[in-house]
Amino acid sequence: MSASEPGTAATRERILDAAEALFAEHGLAGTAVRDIARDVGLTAASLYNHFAGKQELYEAVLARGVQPLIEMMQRIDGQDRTSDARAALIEDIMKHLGGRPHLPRLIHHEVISGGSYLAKLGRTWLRPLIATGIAEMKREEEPNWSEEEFPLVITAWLNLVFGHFAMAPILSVVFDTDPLAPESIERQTRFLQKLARMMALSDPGPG
Amino acid sequence: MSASEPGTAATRERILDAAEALFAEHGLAGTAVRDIARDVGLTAASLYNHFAGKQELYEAVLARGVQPLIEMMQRIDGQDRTSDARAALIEDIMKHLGGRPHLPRLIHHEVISGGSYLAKLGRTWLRPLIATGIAEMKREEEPNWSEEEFPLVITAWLNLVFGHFAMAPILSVVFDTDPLAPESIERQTRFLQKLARMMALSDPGPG
DNA sequence: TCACCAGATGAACGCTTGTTCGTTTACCAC
DNA sequence: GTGGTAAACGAACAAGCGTTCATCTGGTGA
Repeated sequence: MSASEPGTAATRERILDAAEALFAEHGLAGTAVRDIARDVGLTAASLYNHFAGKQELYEAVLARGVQPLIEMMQRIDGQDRTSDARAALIEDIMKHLGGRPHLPRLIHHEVISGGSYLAKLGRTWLRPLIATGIAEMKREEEPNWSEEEFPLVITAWLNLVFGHFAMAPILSVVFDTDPLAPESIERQTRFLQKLARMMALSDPGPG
Repeated sequence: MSASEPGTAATRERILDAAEALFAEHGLAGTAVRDIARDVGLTAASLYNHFAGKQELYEAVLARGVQPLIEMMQRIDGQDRTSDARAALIEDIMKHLGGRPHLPRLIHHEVISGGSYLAKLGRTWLRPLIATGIAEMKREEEPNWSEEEFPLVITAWLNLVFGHFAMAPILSVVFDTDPLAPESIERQTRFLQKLARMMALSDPGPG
């Protein structure tokens, strides 16, 4: 419909959108190609004009979702060091995931299931992401953490950020509020920023 | 085989074991009843002598896995307050999950997918678990956290502990070590205990 | 020895799955 | 108009799914 889009590219994107939502909720095995097609307003057969198969569609969804996170994390590399660069990074990532709440659940599904795409996901996405984080820690002074602990710290942050979104379905059952609502995300962002200050500056105490 | 077991009860337990492993890896939809049966050394039809159906088997697996966690968390309630009670709790939970590494992935699958059992899981398991954690924080002095932040702190701990096991498949790709190996679990345990000291005692700094 | 019964079995069921195929439609260059 | 091409379609396929059922088996108590 849009004159700027070739039409077929727009359809492809709409397929990716619907597939992302369904794959995130039900996983690869739990999602039927027919259901994706119905959400787009197509027939299952039509999807095969845009993707070679279910597996290829799944990997395309993952690749599209993960790409911005890689770029976002790499952007911190050559950046000028301001005192609250980390707070800004946390806010950026939380804002981005807030706009694409399916993404963390999608990645969690793939990670937990150990799918065929997992090795590539580890190499192209998580490894550089963690490497960037560790490099960032090395650049700054870290009074509380030894260098062997850096990977544990970065991994912990990964779990904290992604966990908020991945756990959202059950957390909205336990609490009354929806963790994906803007005010919840903002509250979580401020909480994580406070935690970051603690981990960077505090006195770990005896022991 | 064992004289102490009625035989049928032992078979039931073996079915639960095999189902737990497969459900944790592939989720509910991704696991075939025939595959569970094959791992036990039975035919699919035989499973129906022990469980009414796939859904009932799945819920039985979840209930059996979650029960020890509830009891473990409740044990802290009436306990005498020693200074390092929290460190001991962290160690207990990490040790328990280390012995049952399927459990976190199993729960993650159910949580992410928002399955039919999720509401019950939230009510019977997560809600009391979080309530116990919040009550524990209220009992002690928390110089760094306001009472509205208590739920965020407890949820963060949930993500830190469970995330370590749930993310294990991809972390073993990124790093060389296996996160489920005893030494990795012990390292993570010490890291979390250190983090707990920080969060309980440190100076959050300005801002 | 016999009847009994829980539990294992192979065969079959109805249904859904991913995918393919031949055809039709809609659009664009000439 | 006419030809060509990309994309949507209904129908169909084989394979796999959860589940049922009649039958067989092996052990237990009378």
